[in-house]
Amino acid sequence: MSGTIEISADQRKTYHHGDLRERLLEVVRDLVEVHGPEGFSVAEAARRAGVSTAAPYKHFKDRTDLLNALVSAAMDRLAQRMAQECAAHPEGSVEAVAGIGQAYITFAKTEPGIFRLMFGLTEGHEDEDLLHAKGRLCRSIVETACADYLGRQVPDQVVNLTAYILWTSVHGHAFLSIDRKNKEEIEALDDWDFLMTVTRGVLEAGRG
Amino acid sequence: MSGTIEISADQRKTYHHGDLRERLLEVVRDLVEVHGPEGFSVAEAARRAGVSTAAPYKHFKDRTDLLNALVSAAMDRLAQRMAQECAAHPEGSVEAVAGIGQAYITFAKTEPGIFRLMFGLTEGHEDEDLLHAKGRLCRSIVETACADYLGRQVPDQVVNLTAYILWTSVHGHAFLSIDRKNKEEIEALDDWDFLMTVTRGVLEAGRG
DNA sequence: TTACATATGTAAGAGCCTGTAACTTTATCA
DNA sequence: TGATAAAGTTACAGGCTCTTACATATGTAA
Repeated sequence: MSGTIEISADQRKTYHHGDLRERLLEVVRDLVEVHGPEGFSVAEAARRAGVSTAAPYKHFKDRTDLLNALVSAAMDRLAQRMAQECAAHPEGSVEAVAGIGQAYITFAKTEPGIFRLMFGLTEGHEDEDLLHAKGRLCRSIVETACADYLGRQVPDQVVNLTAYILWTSVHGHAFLSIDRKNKEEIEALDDWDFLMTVTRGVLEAGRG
Repeated sequence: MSGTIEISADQRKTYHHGDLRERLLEVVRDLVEVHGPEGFSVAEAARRAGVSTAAPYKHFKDRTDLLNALVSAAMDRLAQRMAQECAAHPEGSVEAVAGIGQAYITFAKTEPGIFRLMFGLTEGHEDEDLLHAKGRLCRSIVETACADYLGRQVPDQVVNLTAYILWTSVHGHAFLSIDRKNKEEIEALDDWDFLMTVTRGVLEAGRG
């Protein structure tokens, strides 16, 4: 990602960068993955984008605002992948539900820095409502797939609980995997096996 | 916790603090809970402990070293509570297993800042082995309880998978709860109900 | 085309933080 | 008692966040 060579301020032909906002988001995305969620700095991002350290503040209120924008975009990306992966399997199948989890886990493993950010951001709650809205979007994808499997006559409450239990397990597995807190388990455990086992079990119980 | 009034450097009777290392850990524990895992500073902790901002570096190599010590102690605390709560129920019962999860979730909700730290620390991997060892301790508690329920003739592999699935779900629920990413669900869902439902289901499947 | 408002850069700096160096005070132990 | 180590202190280098004042483009309306 973003293999472009940066043009520093004095080499740049135009006074204005042209697309600094988007460029900063790209750069920060890289930085977060390389140096961890808290290991990046606005100043470093500015340097890599070839602008002064004050320039980012023309586009983002503060550091947190920048991270919020990053997280917001990531949420959209995640929701899109979940929907895609779900649609890749027959409607109402166990695989369709497990596929959503697979997208979630793949996302976490591919972009652990941002994933951590998405679910660990405690400061700057101003955009919390927006993020909750995006979280709801993710959840609705799971709930729909569960409802497709369980059948429409099953009460919403059961569908929602089923979806939530699946979410907790997938979320937990994702986090434990990137934290490598599950060292021993992970070596012997394939993600898809794990997902199918859990999904089948929980869906069965939901139909109970 | 730690309601003592701090004595600043010039008011202090003795040149030496006496118990700075422990005092810093207490203070940082408070700070982490109040300002979030990344919202604390070594300098602020030193000020609250009534010493100069350089003093902490006589006891901890750097900021990360301090946090590692905090996390290490927290891991011990968590393991202790898990074992306690497990022992409060009949050996081999579903409640004994669910109790472990309850301790985990209660810990997360009571000390969300440290909990986040425990499972989100990416920097300073030097103590990673130590932390893994403590993680293993926690895991063994769950595995033992699962084995007690499932019976000793069940293969280790099944016991471990069962324990791991339970862990993912409890871990996921804990995180989603403190992140309040599960806004709607949490309002309608009692932790113990959740735990018993999940535990019963997963243990049944494991016995299946 | 010109003129003004607005957007987007830069430079400089205040204030906070981390971590180090050199010095001081206290405790310990031979 | 006197040497040494442990645990404080002050001072400071260098980095970061964010603000202020200023500079330069861009768009729009007369």
